[in-house]
Amino acid sequence: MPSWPTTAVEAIAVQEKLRGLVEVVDVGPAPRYVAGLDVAYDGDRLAAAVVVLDRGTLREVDRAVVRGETTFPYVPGLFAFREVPALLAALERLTTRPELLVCDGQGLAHPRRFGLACHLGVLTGISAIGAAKTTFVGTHAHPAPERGATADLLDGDEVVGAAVRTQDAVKPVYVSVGHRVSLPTAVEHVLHLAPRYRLPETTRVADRACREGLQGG
DNA sequence: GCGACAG
DNA sequence: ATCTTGTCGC
Repeated sequence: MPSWPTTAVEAIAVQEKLRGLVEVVDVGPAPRYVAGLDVAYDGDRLAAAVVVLDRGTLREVDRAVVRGETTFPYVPGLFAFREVPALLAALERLTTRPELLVCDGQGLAHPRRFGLACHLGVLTGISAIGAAKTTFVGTHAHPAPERGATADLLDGDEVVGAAVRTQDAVKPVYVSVGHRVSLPTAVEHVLHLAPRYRLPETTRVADRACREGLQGG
């Protein structure tokens, strides 16, 4: 974590500097190992978890949970600075190297087009996508009620992501490009990873893992 | 100026 | 994120 920003001004400067490194096209073959990342909090204590699932079976093959303390407050637009340090530490402790990071938050659907998924992708060089429960920037038409339906997430006239219906009649999940993946591919991944519930299995398993890590460990 | 604002 | 039980519905 060399020269990690401390202030909002510094953090924004980092985003402006790294945003140009984001790659919005598909790179590499279809991933086999996909990771889910999430962080849970209890005051200033936190637990970050990265779980790795086999994309074919959706079975967990590896996981790493690290505990620590917050070093940056939650500021809309600077969310990554709060979670990235702990998530990178967890990623380093994995035995299996994931080929896709499914992040709990936005990728390009961010005010400066550099959300958590872009940040983690650029720093690790691993393909990444954002799968958020709510929008941050952008508006969209209502996708059809059937699973698989999508609607462009538009910020002005720019498509920054997609509202994806992962199950019939459930609220959409907001998908956006993080790094080295195209938007259509990102949407395919999320649909594949959510065969039964609204959220991708990667997110569900990671959410449980970090909550457990907050208590036990 | 005022409200909204990923997790 | 987190505070928080039961309850309505498929």
